[in-house]
Amino acid sequence: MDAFEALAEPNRRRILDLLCAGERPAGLLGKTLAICQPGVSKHLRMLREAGLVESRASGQKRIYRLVPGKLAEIDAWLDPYRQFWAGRLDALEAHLERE
Amino acid sequence: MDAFEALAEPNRRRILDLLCAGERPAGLLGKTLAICQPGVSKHLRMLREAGLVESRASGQKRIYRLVPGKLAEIDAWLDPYRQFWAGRLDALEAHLERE
DNA sequence: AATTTCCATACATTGACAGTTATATATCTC
DNA sequence: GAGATATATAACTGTCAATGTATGGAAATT
Repeated sequence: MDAFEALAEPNRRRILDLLCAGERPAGLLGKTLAICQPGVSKHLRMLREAGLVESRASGQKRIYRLVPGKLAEIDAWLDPYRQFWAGRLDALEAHLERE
Repeated sequence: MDAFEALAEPNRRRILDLLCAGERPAGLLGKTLAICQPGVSKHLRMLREAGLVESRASGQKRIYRLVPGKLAEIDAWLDPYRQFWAGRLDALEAHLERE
């Protein structure tokens, strides 16, 4: 499971959104998702295997947190496209100026 | 098919990479992919339905090009995460300075 | 008009994934 | 230690994506 695949699922993006505010135990992450507990656990496993999150034990809980690096890879992949749409904007400006 | 799902498939990302250099006919896009022609056509359809590309007819060819806006949505989704890892870097710097 | 080229669609197969219930494992509380 | 809590895994099911072969249709070529 690579990072792009992991992001394809809405519940997993929701989990990442929650973790963006800080580390959270698995149970709390599942609270806002309309799926059962094993479902959450499996999504968390996939996010772990994709390198997007990591966990540590704290008593009977597992605390999850974001791993910054992986999303930076996605960010880097977008780089040439940013140049593409910057170019399009330049072209649009040039077009408007000609009128 | 939303944009995140569309990006989950490597062949589709490859197609987008090619289109980043400029518009291309469908046949040319398929040349470098190790899948059959109908497979390429279906990926292109998904990219169209996701709003990531659009096409126009030119004789018997269909010319595909990127739609800048959709990838900008992904870019916007990443925004809070950029702040997250910027925060982590600040924390790291502070930590190093204390030593 | 027959043929070729380019692309899309129809249909079938396979495999992966999301979701479920049931169960296992570890920790905490009493 | 018994029971409760938190999480993970196992086994199963339904759905859907990815791919292939075969076919259809439009435009170019001859």
